[in-house]
Amino acid sequence: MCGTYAFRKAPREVRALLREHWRPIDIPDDAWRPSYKIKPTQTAPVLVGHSTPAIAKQRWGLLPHWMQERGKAQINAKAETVAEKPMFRDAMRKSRCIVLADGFYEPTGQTQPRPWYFFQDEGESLMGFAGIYTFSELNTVDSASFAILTTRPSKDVALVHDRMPVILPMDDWETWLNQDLSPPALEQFYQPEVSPRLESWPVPDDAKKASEPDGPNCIEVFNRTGI
DNA sequence: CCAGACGTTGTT
DNA sequence: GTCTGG
DNA sequence: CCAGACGTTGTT
DNA sequence: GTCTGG
Repeated sequence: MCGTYAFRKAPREVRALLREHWRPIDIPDDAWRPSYKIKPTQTAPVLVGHSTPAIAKQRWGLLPHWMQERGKAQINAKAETVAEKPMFRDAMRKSRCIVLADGFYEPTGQTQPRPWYFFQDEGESLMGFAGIYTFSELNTVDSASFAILTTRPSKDVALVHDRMPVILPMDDWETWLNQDLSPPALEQFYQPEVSPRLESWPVPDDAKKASEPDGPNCIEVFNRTGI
């Protein structure tokens, strides 16, 4: 994935959705600000916790506690190898999270600049990416950082790009967060064939370039103008 | 042993 | 922290 | 594919 | 002759 996703739902709305479709989570109204473009190094809300899930704010770009160079933080981890890689395996075993989103961007083609497409769930429901996280001394305030797992593209995405985030249907969130399960038990989630149907449309050029990520140019993306 | 890597995706 | 390559 | 190894020990 | 690493 191209390193940008969207989470434009407000805490109040998410609280209601979770209560209705998953389980009730305590979320303050000011837990986060909706954003049309969440990019690496930014802080974003994720679901963590086994018996009592909760919202945590974490930095996008995972850094193990033993790695000192912030520049080596990783925003993605390949699902095919995440359980073995030294950088990821501890987090994969014991620190999984669900990255809340409602869509993601993917670049396409070879010609520069590469156009983007936006993908979202057909049902417009809450999207959950499979994530892992670590704590690091380099992160003082929000001490945890996370990475999003990637996998082969589903049919919908394959036309545009060769990788996509691992998307977990809400029914699987509990399983993903269950620390008692080991990585082999989770491989079922990496199959793009079980990914939800996604709809997509081109991102207007000025929305892609918008420096103010929550300004009117980005909002166009969600109104599907500029197609 | 011990130094060096440890990762993925993109080039707005 | 742990593994690999030299 | 093809060059190069083909072996073990070691730290304080 | 056969295996491995690049």
